[in-house]
Amino acid sequence: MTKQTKPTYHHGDLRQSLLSGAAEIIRTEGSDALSMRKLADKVGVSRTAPYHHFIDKHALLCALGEEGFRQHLAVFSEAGSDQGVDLERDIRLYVSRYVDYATAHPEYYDLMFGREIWKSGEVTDSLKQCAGEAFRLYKEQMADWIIAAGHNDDIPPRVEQATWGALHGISRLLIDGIYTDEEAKKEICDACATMIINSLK
Amino acid sequence: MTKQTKPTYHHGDLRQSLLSGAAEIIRTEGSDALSMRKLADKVGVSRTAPYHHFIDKHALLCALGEEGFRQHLAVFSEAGSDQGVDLERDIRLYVSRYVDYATAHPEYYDLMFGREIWKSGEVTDSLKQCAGEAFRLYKEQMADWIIAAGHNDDIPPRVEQATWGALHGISRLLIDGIYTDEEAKKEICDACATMIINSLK
DNA sequence: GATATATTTTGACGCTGTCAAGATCGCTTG
DNA sequence: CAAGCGATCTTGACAGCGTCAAAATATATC
Repeated sequence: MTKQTKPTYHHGDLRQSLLSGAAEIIRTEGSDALSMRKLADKVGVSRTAPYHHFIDKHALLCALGEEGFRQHLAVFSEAGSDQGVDLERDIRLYVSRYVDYATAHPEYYDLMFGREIWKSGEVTDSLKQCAGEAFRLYKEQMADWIIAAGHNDDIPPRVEQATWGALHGISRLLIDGIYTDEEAKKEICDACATMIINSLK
Repeated sequence: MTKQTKPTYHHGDLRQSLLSGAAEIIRTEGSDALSMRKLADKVGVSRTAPYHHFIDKHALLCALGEEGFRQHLAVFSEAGSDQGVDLERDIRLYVSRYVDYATAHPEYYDLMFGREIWKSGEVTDSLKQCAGEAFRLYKEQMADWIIAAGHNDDIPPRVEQATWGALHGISRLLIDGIYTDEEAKKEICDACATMIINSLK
């Protein structure tokens, strides 16, 4: 209805249709089931039409990854309101939210951080920027926590990378099916949160 | 020369040849470049011959993953000798060794722990067992550390999963090209080690 | 030496990503 | 309003993929 972006002439807004069509295929059939041809077919267009909007499949996947980052950001910006009362509680909540997003949307998490997307620097500049922004926000969050934790001298450099590594690793082990004990998730998140809390004091 | 497993009749030991051929392709061209057809060709056999030794490509990848686990185990069993003097030093060393193996053999690490292999429980029983064994050993290692750290009451459950998550996450972020600053690796490992050390006291 | 079994090959199918060339549409300009 | 032009889309084609089915071959067993 409303065409906010460049109108595409023949189809209406093919680029957008492709993105939402792809999202639906991934949601319902998993990202293995996503092929350019099937997608084109679903949207009602010829096999090669998508290539006028995404230079290749990888570029389309990156664009989907960007949507993942937007959802990911939303999780924490909505959550910002109930922060600040109890530091320890805030951190535990943050960890849960991070891991919960990843496990609730594994396909998207994979598009955001998967090897497929990032290996050998094939990632889109645009997606790289999203990831950079996400990490920047996490660093700010940690800085706030450090302040809230009171005076502290000997926090090692790169704690942000290490703690994010923990969040990421736990998420991956869960969504990739290496940690299969669903009931353990809560405890693992709690143990991770404890680690982060211990890093601040 | 020595055929310890079932001898294969026509080729000599096709199964073994396939594994080492695949390993070479992956080492030299990356795992994207590995296809069953190319592998068969390299080994000098028809396209479908490999299917009598591995039910499908996935099974072959799992078998390669097992080799990765053997290498991975070797890293820590060789390292066992110089342990026990200084706990903190031991842990820092362990973390470095873990991450160093992953970054030195990213393709193998991916075969051991990658989503491609594990998702939706498609993994071979045999590989699952290797992974289970590796985690069991890590748990033992942590138990030793906890003892060495002296009396301790309130270590949360699932610390092993959380700390391994950190090792895994940092490794993945490095090998997938999300953390690109190679110089930061040492500092990140150090920060991770500090986290683990803090978890013990 | 015959039979059974393990191993390998040939042929085929449907799928994939994407390139090249041509057709069509809709806006811009004379 | 017609001409032209660039953006958009289609058709056709290519090489590659995993893997199934059936036939051929080699080895082991009796």
